Amino acid sequence: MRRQPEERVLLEGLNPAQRRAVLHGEGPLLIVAGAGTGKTKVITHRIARLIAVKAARPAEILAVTFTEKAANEMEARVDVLVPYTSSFAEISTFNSFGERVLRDYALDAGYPPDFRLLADVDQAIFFRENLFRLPLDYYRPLGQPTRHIQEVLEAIRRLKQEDVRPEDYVRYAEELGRRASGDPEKETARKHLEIARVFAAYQALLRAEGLIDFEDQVTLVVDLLRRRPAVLDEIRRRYRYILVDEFQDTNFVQFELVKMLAAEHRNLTVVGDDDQSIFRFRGASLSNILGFEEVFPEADRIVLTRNYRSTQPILDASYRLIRHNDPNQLEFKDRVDKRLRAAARGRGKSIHMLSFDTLAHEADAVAGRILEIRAGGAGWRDMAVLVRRNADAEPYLRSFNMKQIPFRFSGSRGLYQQEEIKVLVAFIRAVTDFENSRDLFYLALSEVYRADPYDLSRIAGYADKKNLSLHGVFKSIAEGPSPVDLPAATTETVKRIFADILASVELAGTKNAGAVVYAFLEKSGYLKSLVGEMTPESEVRIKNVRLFFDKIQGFSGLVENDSIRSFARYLDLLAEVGDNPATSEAELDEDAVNVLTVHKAKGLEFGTVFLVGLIEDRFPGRERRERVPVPDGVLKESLPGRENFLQEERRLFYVAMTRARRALQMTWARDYGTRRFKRISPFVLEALDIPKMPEDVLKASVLEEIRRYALATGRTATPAPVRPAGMLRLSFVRVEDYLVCPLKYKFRHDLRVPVLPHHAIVFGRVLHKTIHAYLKRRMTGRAVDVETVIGEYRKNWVNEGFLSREHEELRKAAGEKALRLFYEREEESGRRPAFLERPFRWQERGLRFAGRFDRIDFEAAGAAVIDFKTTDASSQKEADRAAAESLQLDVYALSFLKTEGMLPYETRLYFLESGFVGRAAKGEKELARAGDKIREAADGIRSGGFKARPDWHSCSICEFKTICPSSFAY
DNA sequence: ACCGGGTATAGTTAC
DNA sequence: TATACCCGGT
Repeated sequence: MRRQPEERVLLEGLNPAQRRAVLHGEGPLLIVAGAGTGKTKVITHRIARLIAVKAARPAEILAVTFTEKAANEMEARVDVLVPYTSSFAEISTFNSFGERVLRDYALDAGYPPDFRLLADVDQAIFFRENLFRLPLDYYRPLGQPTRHIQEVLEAIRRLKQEDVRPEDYVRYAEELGRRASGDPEKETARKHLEIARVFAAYQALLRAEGLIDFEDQVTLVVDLLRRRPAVLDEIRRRYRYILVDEFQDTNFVQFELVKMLAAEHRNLTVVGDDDQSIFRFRGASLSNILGFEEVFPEADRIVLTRNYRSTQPILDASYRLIRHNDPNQLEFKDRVDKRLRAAARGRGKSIHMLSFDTLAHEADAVAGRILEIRAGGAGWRDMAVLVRRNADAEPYLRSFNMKQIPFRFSGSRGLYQQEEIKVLVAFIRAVTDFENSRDLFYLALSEVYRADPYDLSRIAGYADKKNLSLHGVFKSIAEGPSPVDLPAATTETVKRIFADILASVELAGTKNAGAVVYAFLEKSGYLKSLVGEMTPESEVRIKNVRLFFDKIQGFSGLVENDSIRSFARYLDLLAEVGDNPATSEAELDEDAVNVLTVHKAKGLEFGTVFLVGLIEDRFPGRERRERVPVPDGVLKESLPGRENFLQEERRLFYVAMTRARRALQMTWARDYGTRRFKRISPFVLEALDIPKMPEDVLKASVLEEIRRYALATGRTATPAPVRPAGMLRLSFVRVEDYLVCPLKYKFRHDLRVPVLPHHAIVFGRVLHKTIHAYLKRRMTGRAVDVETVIGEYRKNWVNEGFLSREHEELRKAAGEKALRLFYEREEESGRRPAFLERPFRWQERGLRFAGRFDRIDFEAAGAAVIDFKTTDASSQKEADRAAAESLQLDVYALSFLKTEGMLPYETRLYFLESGFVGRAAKGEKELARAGDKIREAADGIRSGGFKARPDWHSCSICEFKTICPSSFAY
């Protein structure tokens, strides 16, 4: 018979433990497979053998993996082993398996059979679109309604992964509310109840629209099987053998599913390594593998320890490291010996630890070592640089560039920051919204049209003065005669831009978004110029454009109206929910050094691995607590506590080390350009068993330092400002903008790049206006009743920039409430303002400073300078702190002194919505601070230093982020 | 041991 | 802005 030889063939080349795993018959089996021990080989051979000995027909085998990639690889390898068959084992990911079941039994699950999947970013957009239909309150502040979307979704995701239903959570939160004593507890209970109800409402909305999200692909199946015993029975009988790969990465609800499927025949094989569990942030539940033998007490256990990848010293060091995770390891808990044994003997020293003085030196040294290893005959692709975070890679990439080392960096975001994409986005906005002058401005300045910056800012200035849109002025110029005196070349450029926009608008009448964007690429000549360059860089840029078109295509498939106007709105939503897909990667088969995060490196191996940036604060990284905490009380397992964060980081380090075959180079430096010196990662000390940080570091020679300076390539400086000589005019806003970022100052005050109205600013203006009108009348002694104030407020209302009708109504009502509160207090106080909107102005050494005090009161103790705020403060303490730290109040106090000849005895911030009044006295210290800041801004502006000062936070809230070449954010 | 002020830094990612 | 750390004070 053919059966026997086949089985023998399948066992060839397997070590005894592997062989036992493959030969295991019925019943549960836990295979603990350390790094590089031939895990995939065991699974595939086991599947093939089950088929070969006719223990099961192929279709009766279900193998589950995590990634599409892993599933494909496994399938291919099984196909090699079982070449002749007409039925196939089901090898798929948890999600695609769930999706399949759900499609087959959609009606039983209460969904239409053609339900649609909301993939990642579309889920957030769905939530955003329904923001005002969901019972949100605390998590939807009216000043920034979208602020908490991601965290709320994150909480919902986690709840689903932990098999918590909305009803359970609502019940829990209500109980919590009943038991709460004291305000903090009540507050907590209220927040939980809000999340619970939002969760329920979100789920109901999804169902009503026939939509599911990623988590639903599993949770809905679990629900279905619980509610329909007949369906459960049918599926149970369909799969007689179940195998789960990367078991340590499964989440709670996935294991629930597996348990249900295997409950009767118990032919369940799980393969994993608790020491390589590094995906807790996406729900992985380590207790699944640690507790497997409690759920399946009769399970056999096989431990694979023969390692076919690394040298023994590398394995020993990794082992030394990971033992620090006791007692949360199988090894400790169940006395499993997982010490890995190298199958091959390595030669030479395989672990190096290198300490440097500076980060730049470290990066250069890594590049240098790579060149040496290359010279020794190694291929580029056999080397890898592993980083903890994508952002850490930059210095190394720069060194590679300088030394001309080919590399492949697979970052995972940043498409929208690419120049070529920003141009397209600006074009789409300029075509779909003629009021959007900011993007038209950017488009004109971009490499597509290269309009003269000086002329352009004059045009923008003219538009600003005449209260016209930039588009309107472009139109006048194009149709002639130009209202602004311009050189012929600039006039031509403006004409060209205007003609391109007109053509696109016309095309948009009949064609969809993709067609319009493509026509622009062609007509403007931009595509041609990109293609014409024929450099590796331009190739990547073209690929990025291609990725953007994929985005357009995905959008077209999602909606009925795929016009460019509709796409422009979709783009806004994408930006709002923080979508930022990966940029294009170089070809996979390219011979280049790999630069990647440790997470991405899981499952891969390289001859030489550089583990870089090994400093405290980075590896281990910092723990970030959950923004919306899921309470232990609703969970069916207890989530690991604080110390587990460090353990997961240690496992990550373990994964990183065990990627290396022959050589592992661990590097760090003391000086990362921050104020304080860095310390070496404690993991390095644990792995190498060194008691304390090495004192000696390799120092770069002075000559090298100088050379590096010379070679340093910063961002291209913006062109020198065109500034008429004479008096420099400043205001508080100008000073503040300059100090936040000089380039922002330049955009707003120098180039006068126009911006769109923002609802928070619109709202603030209306409230200010109403209050001033009311106070003005009070000041003159006339009585005003509250309804008159409110009537005025409604009359003043401006509908601009709001997210939706509901948002506008809610904000309007909140403003009304604030006004009533303010009115009441004001009438009660009996005080009358001495001045309202009082302008001030002072000069000093070529500087003219001007502004306006919202309100000044004269009280017994002296003058109080008051500013009204429509942002909110949550407590008296916070309000006082804001007043004390307010640079604006410092500047006002200084200005008051200069113009009135005395110090105000107090400065105040009136937070209108909550009614808190922050108070602060300003003295020498504050005045000096104000003076310094004004001087700093003035000096900077005079010297023409408009170099961007990008930082994470200010970029994310900057109106120019979408057009700024230096922005960190999108 | 706990506090408050000053300071440094800003997450990993697949289905 | 939000957070957590360090450090010095009590």
